[in-house]
Amino acid sequence: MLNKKKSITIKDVAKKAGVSSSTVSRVISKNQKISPETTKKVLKCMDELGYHPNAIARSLVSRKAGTLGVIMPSTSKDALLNPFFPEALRGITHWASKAGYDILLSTNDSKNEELAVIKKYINSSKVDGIVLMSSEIRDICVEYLSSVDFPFSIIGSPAENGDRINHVDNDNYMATYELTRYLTMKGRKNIAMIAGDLSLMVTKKRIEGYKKALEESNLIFEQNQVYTGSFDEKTGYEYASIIADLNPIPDAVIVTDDLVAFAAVRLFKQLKLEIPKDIAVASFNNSVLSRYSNPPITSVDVNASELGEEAIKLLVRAIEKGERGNKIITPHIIYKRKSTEMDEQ
Amino acid sequence: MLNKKKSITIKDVAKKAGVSSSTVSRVISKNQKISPETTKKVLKCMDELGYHPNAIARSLVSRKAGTLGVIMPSTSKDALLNPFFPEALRGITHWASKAGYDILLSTNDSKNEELAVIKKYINSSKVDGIVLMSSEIRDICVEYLSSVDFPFSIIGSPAENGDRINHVDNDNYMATYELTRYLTMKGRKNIAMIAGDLSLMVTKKRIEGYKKALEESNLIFEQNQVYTGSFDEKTGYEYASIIADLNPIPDAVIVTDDLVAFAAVRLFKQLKLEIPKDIAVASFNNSVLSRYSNPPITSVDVNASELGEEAIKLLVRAIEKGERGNKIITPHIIYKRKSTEMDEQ
DNA sequence: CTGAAAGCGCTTACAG
DNA sequence: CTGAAAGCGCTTACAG
Repeated sequence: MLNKKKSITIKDVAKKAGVSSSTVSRVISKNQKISPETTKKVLKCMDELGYHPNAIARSLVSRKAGTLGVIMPSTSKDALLNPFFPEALRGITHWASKAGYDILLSTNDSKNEELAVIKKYINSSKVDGIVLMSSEIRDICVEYLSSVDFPFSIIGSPAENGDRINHVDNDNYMATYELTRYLTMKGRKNIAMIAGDLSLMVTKKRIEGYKKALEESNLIFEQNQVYTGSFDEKTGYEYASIIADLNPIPDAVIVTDDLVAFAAVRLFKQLKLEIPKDIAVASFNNSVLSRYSNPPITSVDVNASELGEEAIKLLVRAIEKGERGNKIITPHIIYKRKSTEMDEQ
Repeated sequence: MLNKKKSITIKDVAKKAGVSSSTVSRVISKNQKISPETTKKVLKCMDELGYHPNAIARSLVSRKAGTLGVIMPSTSKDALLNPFFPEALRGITHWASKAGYDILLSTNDSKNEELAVIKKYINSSKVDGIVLMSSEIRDICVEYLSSVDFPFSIIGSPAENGDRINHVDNDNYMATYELTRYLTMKGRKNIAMIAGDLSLMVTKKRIEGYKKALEESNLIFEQNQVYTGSFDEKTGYEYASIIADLNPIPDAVIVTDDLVAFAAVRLFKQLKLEIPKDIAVASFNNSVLSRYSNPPITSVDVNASELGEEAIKLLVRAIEKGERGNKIITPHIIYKRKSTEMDEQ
């Protein structure tokens, strides 16, 4: 169709500076000795011509795309409610840019779509590595990437056999252990949990931490006090309703997502339950919802942007040094708020 | 460092199929007549060899990157609170993928950083076009892109002289007009507004619509009833406090952001103001906050994902057909909720 | 420190 | 319908 205007190339610069294009190339990549005078002259010509290296041509010969693929999860509708994904994305783009990479972003509606995108990215040589923003315990994308040994890192944890997988995660076991212990210390004895999708490692770990804490407090872990299954706004709300119908009603509930916790708080209040007096509520993600709830909700900040940054650091090492199996645990913070704290209010 | 394994190229396919690489190339691009037998044979060989075209090499010769740059605004910290950006991003990636483009995403901390990224993207030939997710009335990025006539589109509206600028936006004037009229119909006579950052076109348009509606209702537009200036969580909250301190207290307030509206509602309730009896509250974005507030807040849904989709459609036409100055207005929906509706509750 | 040459993996007139 | 050749804009041994 419309032809792009002819661009100024390394050749134009070379001609103007009276040197070879090899020399210009070496000035650009600055990884070889070029005399100061030549360098200066070439730089001047580049500037005068308004020359900029063509990244595409560079990629072709260097076999480096200079680009990292980021795969937003099939569940990314959550992104609309949950600051996790945008925040992680900020960490990702921020550090990628520092490391000299651009970010190719894809959002997807299913795991199969994710896999298709990953294959496309790899096969077309458009990316040097891939970040998975979420992974299931048995994840076809992880399996594929492992099988072709393409550099990747995941935010979250792989299954037990994932020794060679670069990943960054919170200590979800410990975070939930601490949160549960904190509630038992506050005298709670009947703690329910809305734990989310069992196909996710995070769910498994959080349940384990919860269980361990109960045991240490000599409380009984009851499987039917733990509500699992993929949930959205609606089903999460339903779980909360079920809990409110229990007899006896639990005196605390740990929720894996702020939004559901927020909904639960509203529900409990409608039923004239007092929070935290009758039932304490604690959750994860520390989003604006937890802060603005009435009462404000105790919540675990998972530090999504740091997770994003670290995922990129790992990925860059995987690409540039071939490292595999690196694991980083980022710290979490429990923000204690009135939904779990009785006070002189 | 570690050398990528030699990839299978068009040559390998050609050799195996006993044809020239030109022929293989034509089979790939399928824009020229190749005999069915040859096509079939080539396709078979590609499949057997596991061949995939190298997008980088293609880009180099076709001078098309196959990639669109998306510039997240300097204010993208809002993204963490506001579903607008993630939702728009979904629309963007979704449609870009349909149109055969990938998305290069950048998040930025300032307008200057945005401009630097834009220049980098263009100069390095990494993108074929650019979407600006927000623009100020006098925007250095818009000015630059216009001056070099690089294909771009913006979500939002350009200044009055932006005839040649592709953009997609809601009718913010009309939306606010309708919202204000709706409040006056409900008998509100003293309507304040927290309008946001005056450097944004959206702010200007919304104030105009608000003003027009007041005038049509024979109410007086008072400049000091309109609170402007860039605001975050905190300053928004402060504006709300100021409004609560007014004498007489306005009987309605229109807020340009759900989060602030949400905070305002809490504040008013603390001051024992009844909503909507004493003061009605209406806002924009229709986020989860507006739905979950108590009472739920009337809010204008701007349909961010459609804005994103349309921005890409415009951009693709700008790239492929050289079109400029296209303008699309996407519909908004006012969700009327209890924060403005007295009822038999 | 610098240059000539080959090549990265494709596409596209040109010629038949 | 198909092929040989040139070229997209770079980098990188190789040789000096």
